[in-house]
Amino acid sequence: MDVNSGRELTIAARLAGSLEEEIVAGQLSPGQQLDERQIAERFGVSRTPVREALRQLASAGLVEMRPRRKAVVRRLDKQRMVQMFEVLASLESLAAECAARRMSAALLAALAEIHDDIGRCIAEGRPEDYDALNYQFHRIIYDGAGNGYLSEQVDLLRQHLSPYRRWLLQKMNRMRQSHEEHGRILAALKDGDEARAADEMRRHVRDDDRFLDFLMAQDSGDG
Amino acid sequence: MDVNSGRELTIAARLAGSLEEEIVAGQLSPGQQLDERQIAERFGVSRTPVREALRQLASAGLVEMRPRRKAVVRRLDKQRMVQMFEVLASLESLAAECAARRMSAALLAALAEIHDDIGRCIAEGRPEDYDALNYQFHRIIYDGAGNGYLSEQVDLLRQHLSPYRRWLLQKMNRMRQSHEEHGRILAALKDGDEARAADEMRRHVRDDDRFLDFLMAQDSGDG
DNA sequence: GGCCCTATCCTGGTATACCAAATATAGAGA
DNA sequence: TCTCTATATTTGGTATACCAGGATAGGGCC
Repeated sequence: MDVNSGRELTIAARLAGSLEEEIVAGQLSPGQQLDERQIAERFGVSRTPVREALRQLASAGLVEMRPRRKAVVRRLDKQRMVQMFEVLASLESLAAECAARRMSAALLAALAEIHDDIGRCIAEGRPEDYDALNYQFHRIIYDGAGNGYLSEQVDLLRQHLSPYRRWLLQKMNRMRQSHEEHGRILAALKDGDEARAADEMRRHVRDDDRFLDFLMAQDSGDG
Repeated sequence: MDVNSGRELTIAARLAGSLEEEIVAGQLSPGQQLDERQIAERFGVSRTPVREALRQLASAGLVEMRPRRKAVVRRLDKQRMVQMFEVLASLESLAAECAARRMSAALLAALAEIHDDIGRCIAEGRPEDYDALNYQFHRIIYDGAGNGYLSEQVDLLRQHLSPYRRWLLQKMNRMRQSHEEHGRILAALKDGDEARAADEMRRHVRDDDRFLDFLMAQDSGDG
């Protein structure tokens, strides 16, 4: 899940990760202008990887770049997060719908196995494994959807959301409920019921959405 | 719609456009490796803008870049196109659903006006205006959805699909049918019927999808 | 004769220098 | 004093040179 875990090779990628963290953490406030030379100096590198990193962040939607203008940090308000979750829900729902139609028996079995693993993980109190398993569960559904493009996009979106998700899941330990929802999705997939699979998945992802709404109400006035 | 029309400023952006065209046109075959120096020489520029362009194309999903590896042209088979349309349909459907819930009366009126414009455009036989108007119709719905992220993503996706769309719409002149479908979407939005709006929109976009299926059957064996 | 190891080349990643556009600033004119 | 303009400075875009990692080919070993 961690994009920049250890096996980093290029400075640009590492920079992108660092800057993303800073933006998400709010150390770089929205609207702030990012000077390439300044960043380069701060990290002790040249401007070249900084540019690549900024380009990457721009494609991730974290900064905005216009020709001949400084890159500016985008408004990372929680509303935008909710919007991203809304899109994620739609895409995951599509994946579930497609998977219900096209998923192979082997993949379905693998999915059931992951589902059981998650159950064990919860029962044995190993919440640190949850994230990875949860990702695998969804990942298998993307694969089963037989739509490579969708898989990529949803992967990308999840990647962009991952910092928030971790924060979110840490805060409200909803693993049990999530597991139940997984169970319902799995059942729908087994039945090959496209509509129900899509609906359950949408609901499942949107639950996180509702948490965000809750959090927004909690400490609003960020964005 | 034309991303690179006239007001080009940076070489990198122009390069990205040219390379995208070549890839779409098949002059750069899928799987082909793109040597940065060679491309730079071919276009008479340095490697720097080539790198930026390649990065751009990578984020557009047209090429694949791995560290220390040459960028390779992605398999741009028609199946992938279908997959992109599938995702587009899902996103547009979400937009319509949100729009039915949140769209302002003013935007709805604007939408109706565009719809009429398209009707006139068809009646008076000005198919060259169709693309722009059609885009506006959908664009207003994105705006009405009140989800900036969704709007950006769907915009991006449409941009990536635009070459195919033009080719597609030129080939099979389905403007009339499309206009009727627009009418149904508009009606659903006016009624504030989320589910129907989403469904009509999904169907509408997926119609293009079906054309692609047809085309694929016609001259398969590309990807 | 085939497989593995190594050396060389090739290519992408990075650093630095230069150029041009955009903005800030200061001065002159109204 | 305000505004318009011209200039200076800032800063992103581009070019070039250098470095390091991966690929391939050749030779040595089994």
